[in-house]
Amino acid sequence: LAPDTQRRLGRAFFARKTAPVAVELLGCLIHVERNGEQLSGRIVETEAYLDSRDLASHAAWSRRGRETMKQEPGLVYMYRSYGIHAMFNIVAKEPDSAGAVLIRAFEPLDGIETMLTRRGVSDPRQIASGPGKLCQALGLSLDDHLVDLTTDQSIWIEDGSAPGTILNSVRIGITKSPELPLRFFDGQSEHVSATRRGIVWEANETKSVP
DNA sequence: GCTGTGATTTTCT
DNA sequence: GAAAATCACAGCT
Repeated sequence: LAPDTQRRLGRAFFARKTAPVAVELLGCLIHVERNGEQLSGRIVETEAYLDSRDLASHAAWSRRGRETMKQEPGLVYMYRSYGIHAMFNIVAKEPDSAGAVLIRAFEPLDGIETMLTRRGVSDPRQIASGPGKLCQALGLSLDDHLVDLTTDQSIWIEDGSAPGTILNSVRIGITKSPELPLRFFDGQSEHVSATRRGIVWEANETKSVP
């Protein structure tokens, strides 16, 4: 009905190093409320994209990405992937730096029927186990580019309890800087994105974060 | 269960 | 003109 001002994540949460923000977003709740529909989910998978030294980051090779990822922490960075899928990212970085967190998967909570219909599936694990699926389920599009998650009335993030087991691995679907372990996910969740061709799934307990 | 392929469009060189 | 932070489905085993 409205953002919970006590639990809503504010500017300070996102104004830190990108990787710790990606880790701490695990377990938090993403809310989208539009057209009287209430949609929410518990974030279970994220990836960090750093400044121009991270060659997989749009900050390194895309003008639009670089300019967006230098903006105010907490703003939304949307882009289209492979000509088809929308991707939902949150600007997260220290001052005078660049960075964003890609939200890759969530466990559906509110609005499951609506999201199943939008996705054209019957298994809840198919609702948001991947960044493109997630945007389709929530109805997010490039029109949401630059929305401020700390003030917007239709999209926001609320604090939640951290998963019992947090694992990390290399990031999925990239070719440059592939060795960095900047993907983080809930080791207990059924809702993380599935393994597919050629992807190395060396999962390690996250002890320290770059 | 796994692997290969095509879809489709924005952005940059 | 190519590449891209993906997905679904066909066809095989």
